[in-house]
Amino acid sequence: MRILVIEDEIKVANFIKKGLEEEHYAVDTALDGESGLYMSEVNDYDLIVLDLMIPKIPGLDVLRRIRSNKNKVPILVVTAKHSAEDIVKGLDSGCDDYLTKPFEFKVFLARVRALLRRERVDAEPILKLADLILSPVTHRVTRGGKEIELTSKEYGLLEYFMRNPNKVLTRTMISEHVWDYHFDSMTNVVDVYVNYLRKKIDKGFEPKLIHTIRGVGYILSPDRP
Amino acid sequence: MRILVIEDEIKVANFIKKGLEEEHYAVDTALDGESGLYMSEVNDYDLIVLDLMIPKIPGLDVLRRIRSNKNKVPILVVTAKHSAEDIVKGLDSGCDDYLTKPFEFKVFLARVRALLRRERVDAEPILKLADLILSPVTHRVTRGGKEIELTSKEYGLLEYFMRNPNKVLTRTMISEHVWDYHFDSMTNVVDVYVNYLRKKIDKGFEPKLIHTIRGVGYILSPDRP
DNA sequence: CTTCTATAACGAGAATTCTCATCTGCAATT
DNA sequence: AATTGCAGATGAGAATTCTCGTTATAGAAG
Repeated sequence: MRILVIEDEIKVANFIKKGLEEEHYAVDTALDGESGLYMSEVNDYDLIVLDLMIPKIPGLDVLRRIRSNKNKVPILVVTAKHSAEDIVKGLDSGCDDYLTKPFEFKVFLARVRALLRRERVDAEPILKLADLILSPVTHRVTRGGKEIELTSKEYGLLEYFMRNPNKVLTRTMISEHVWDYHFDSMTNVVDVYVNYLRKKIDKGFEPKLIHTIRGVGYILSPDRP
Repeated sequence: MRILVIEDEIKVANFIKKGLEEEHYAVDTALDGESGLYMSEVNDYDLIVLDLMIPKIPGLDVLRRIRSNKNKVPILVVTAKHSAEDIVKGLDSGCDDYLTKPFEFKVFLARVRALLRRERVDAEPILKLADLILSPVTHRVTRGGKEIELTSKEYGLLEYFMRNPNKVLTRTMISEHVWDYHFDSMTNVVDVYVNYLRKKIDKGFEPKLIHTIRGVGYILSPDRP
């Protein structure tokens, strides 16, 4: 597995390189955006680790230009910036995961492994419906610009809805996707979670997005009577 | 998708056939073990639904004989028998899932879909280590013949251990397999669950099976100082 | 052998997930 | 329009999962 690390702080770059090499990855480093971009073009990497704060070409531009080359290599963004704005821009520009510095090396390694293993998600990294926005990478959700906190099951349910908008989803379909297959449909957990979700994403907002189709299931749609 | 239903009660057989056909499966029915076995040999099914209480050749024998033909078709056993013994025998004989009658049709359908989708598990359906036995299909665990109740995370952790016996597993390996990849290893959940598991499968039993490898992780092994 | 330090075990309580019983309201029928 | 039966909504509480702070212990160093 070949990995490119684009990072200007030499200490950090070497630390990452050394750590990855101990795990038997072949690692190249680039100390600025220009050389990083160049290396990404001439070599075929399995993963690129990209710092956003780098000289010559800013990280986000490197990201965009790698993607505009139709290069689908997984990119793990590493950034000291905590602001949601930068992260969202990163996601919009096509990074696959991100980590804010400082990070524990084992957390970093876990993400690297995950990205190398993960089947490429060619879909756009942001899902939108009306003013509801969901980012599958960060599991972050906003409606009308307001951040909405969801638990992990609630998130899973919403993501499934967002991936199938304007389509009626039966309880069976939902339970098979959001829960696992041994799921026992005797209970009404799905209803309960739809209820939880409604309280968080529809209550206090217009239009309502989750609608009940009596006798069939539920639908996520902005234009419904 | 072609499905064979081996079931002697004509009413039940027709009910299942009709229901599956509504879902666009092609369904054949056999009313006894002999014809069922014969049909399984001459045709190539994607799934077999097998009642255990059938005339001519008992269900369990049909199951064993299908398997002894090296036929790996998924088999969903349907049985009125509630006794653990029959179910365990069924699993030992190579069925992939089972349902006890009476069942809700939608539950049945969910299982059918799951089996048709599932990648074939060629491994033996029972995992053993010393007197600890785990059945991945039913998620049932016993030690020294005594049934042990595990929650789903505890079960997941134990299954991972049982699939990798006598091998040191790091916390990272565990968290990536038992939890999902966005898992944040800042916390000690893994330790906590190992602790829960020890209380259930080691406390009051000898030898101890879960051992700590200081600085590395944990190992499941019957012979350790 | 004793002390020290890093690592693991554990307890307690918070948050999430799930179950179940009851309530509400739609829509079919009279 | 009123009745009724049933699907869905909801509240309450149980079970599970997770977090975090404290205590215990192994192994290294003195």
